[in-house]
Amino acid sequence: MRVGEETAGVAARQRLTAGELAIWRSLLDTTDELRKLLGAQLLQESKLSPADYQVLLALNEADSRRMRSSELAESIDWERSRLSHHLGRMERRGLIRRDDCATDNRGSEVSLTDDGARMFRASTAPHLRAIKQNFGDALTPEQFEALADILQALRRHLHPEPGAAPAEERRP
Amino acid sequence: MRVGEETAGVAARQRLTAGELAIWRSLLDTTDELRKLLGAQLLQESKLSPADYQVLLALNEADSRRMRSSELAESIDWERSRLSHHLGRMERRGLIRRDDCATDNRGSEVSLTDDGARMFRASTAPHLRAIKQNFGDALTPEQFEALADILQALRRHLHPEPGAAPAEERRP
DNA sequence: GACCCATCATTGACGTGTCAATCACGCGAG
DNA sequence: CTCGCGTGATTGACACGTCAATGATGGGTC
Repeated sequence: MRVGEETAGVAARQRLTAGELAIWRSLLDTTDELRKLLGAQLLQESKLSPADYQVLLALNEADSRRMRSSELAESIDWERSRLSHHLGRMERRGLIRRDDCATDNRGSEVSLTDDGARMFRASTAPHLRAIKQNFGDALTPEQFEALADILQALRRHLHPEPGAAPAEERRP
Repeated sequence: MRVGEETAGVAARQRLTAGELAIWRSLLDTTDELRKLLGAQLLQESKLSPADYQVLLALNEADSRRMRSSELAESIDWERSRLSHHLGRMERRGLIRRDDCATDNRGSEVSLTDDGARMFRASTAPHLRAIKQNFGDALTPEQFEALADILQALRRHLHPEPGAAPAEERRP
């Protein structure tokens, strides 16, 4: 099953293996399919898009159920303009409300409406059930452990910690 | 580290574990970040979006470098209308061309322009290098093996094979 | 040949995301 | 006080994806 076996010694490990590429593509495809499936189920059961859900989740967990817009954007790692557009759409649907901020006249405070809170509450149980059915039930405990390990390695590779020793990634 | 330990015996394994949920979210976040990073690098180096790349890749691998539109859509698993819109944009940029099909007057045949072929060729090496740097270099061979195994399990769970025994998923 | 219907491909409407520009306000320096 | 600049948030233009509707052709049936 080996592909692209190297001949050069030092030149080894320079190129992406065919197997690695296949795993990469499979990772993209599979996670995308899961994302779409769960998003579609959420939408069907709750009339909420995954983006709506993320916003409502953050708001619901906020103290007093209200947040500054920028705070909210940071908490879910969205660009401000994206959040602004999306809040506009959610406001039209009556899920959230935006009021002027009392302590900073530039700011706006986002809060859940009763409808939004109700819809969010109604959506969580089915959504968690769907995640369990389509993801949780697919893997063994050992596979979960391995996956957590892999994801940690990927994240560490993307965001190398300043304190940690970069191991074999020094520049000579 | 156990969370939500069950008390009911049979009711166990009904709900999603907090750990499983965390891994799920991490999977979404991490793959999304990788997707965006590699997409941005591709765009910067080659002026091609990931979608452009997918189309050009399929066309480039086709016999005679031309394909029927519907064939192309199936080969990359896109909806037809999505492909139609995207081909329109790619045609405007001079990457591909659409001609009437000789054997079926309904159809259209998509082919690479010289520019499109050139841009695709120029993009592959940097793109593969980026995948290697951001993904390939992050994991050990054991982790790749484990990941391939996990992805296969997920895919099998999503598309159960008719022939295979569903194991513990029978309905009594 | 006329008819019916499936298929090929496109289109329009709309929701969504990104980028760059804009506007309003806060706030410190002079 | 006012000038200047950084920040909070919004907006507009555009790329992208989905869904439903459309137009055009193929191909079988009577």
